[in-house]
Amino acid sequence: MKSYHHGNLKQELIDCACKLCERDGYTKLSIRSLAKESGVSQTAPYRHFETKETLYASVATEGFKKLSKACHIDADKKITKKDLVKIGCNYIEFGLKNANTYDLMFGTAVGNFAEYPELLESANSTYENMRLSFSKLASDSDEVIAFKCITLWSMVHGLVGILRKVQVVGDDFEEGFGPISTASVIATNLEDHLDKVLTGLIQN
Amino acid sequence: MKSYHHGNLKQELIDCACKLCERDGYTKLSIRSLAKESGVSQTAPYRHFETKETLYASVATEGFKKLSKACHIDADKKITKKDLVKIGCNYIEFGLKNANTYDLMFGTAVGNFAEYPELLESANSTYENMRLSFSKLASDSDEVIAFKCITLWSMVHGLVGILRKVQVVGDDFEEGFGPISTASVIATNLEDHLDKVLTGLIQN
DNA sequence: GCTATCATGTTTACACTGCTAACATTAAAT
DNA sequence: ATTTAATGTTAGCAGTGTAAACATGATAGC
Repeated sequence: MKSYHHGNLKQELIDCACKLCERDGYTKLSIRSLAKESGVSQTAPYRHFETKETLYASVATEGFKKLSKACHIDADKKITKKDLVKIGCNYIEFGLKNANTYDLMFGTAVGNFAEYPELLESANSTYENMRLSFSKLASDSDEVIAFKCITLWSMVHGLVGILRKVQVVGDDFEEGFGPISTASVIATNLEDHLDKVLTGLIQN
Repeated sequence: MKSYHHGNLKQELIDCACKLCERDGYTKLSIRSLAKESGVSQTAPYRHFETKETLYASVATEGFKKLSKACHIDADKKITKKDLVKIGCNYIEFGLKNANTYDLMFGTAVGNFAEYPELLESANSTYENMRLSFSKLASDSDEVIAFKCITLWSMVHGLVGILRKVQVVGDDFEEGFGPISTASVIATNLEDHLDKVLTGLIQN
């Protein structure tokens, strides 16, 4: 028999939302379907999420936690350029393998991160991780470190976006534009590529 | 007196959609409100756009045409690294000044470009423009040119995305994450920055 | 000029959405 | 034990994308 109170609804909704969001994209996610999935009335989720955007923010928060983990480097050992390349590769892999969640994290679905403290915290933490790695690579000023950090982030963020839009040639798949083999860019050149860009950036 | 047939509905809908999309973001755009705006019945737009995605595709097509124009370099004169930096800066300026349209062009609102020939054509044309510029910079193989092209595109695309999310410090505005002054990155360093990255990329 | 055709418009309707207000139940605090 | 606050339900509003059936009028062939 089912009790009137669910007991763990908020977490279940978040988990379910993460799953559905990644499977179908956040636009296909509805509060009502989510409620139905959890065997609860249409409006029950509103006891835990003020608006749909609040739910989005929760999913995005989970996303940043996962991204942060994927890009984490053991803090003790010395950081090398190779480590940063690895971070970049891991970032891109995350973005491509969790494309729908990534959209939610970096799109406009959640307007202002500052309105969602947990989201802001998890996003900042991801940034702080990368910043720390750069700070352990060379003794630069805070501005230079931030600059390098934004540059690497932009590079990998851009690659995630473009690689998803670029047309695949010599494959069943055809979508987007630009007659280049995504496979060849990713598999063959990605690491070299990041290395090259980073070399130009940190010049040593 | 108003005639039964509008006469120029399709173009008017597209123009109106472009305007509203850029003003409020494509998620706020509804076919019904668009129809009302043009003084026509709710379902009239369906005579010109099979689905809402088809309308999105039209708006995105216009966007790519504008982006292509913004990144165009006179084909006759010799291309230098400086020209490519300029292209990159213009690209970023477009992305930041037309942020909502840019979302539509590079987000997931339009799933498969191949389903919309005009969109595919305009996107490919934008790519082809940039490719041509690179081909006039050095005599590289097609693969190398494509590789460089994707790299620059990724870089500027990434910057558009990240600069929009990064938190502005020392300003009224606060949104996103990362304690860095967007203003300083953009205004002070953007050109230098692109130059540095391009130097690492084309190594000459 | 007359008529058939077809592009383009309207009306109506359905299923779905986010969200609010009023009410019900039960866990937790006094 | 009683009050209170958290968490659930029901009913309903306004808005959405889209399909089906029908209306109008521009145009092409006779």
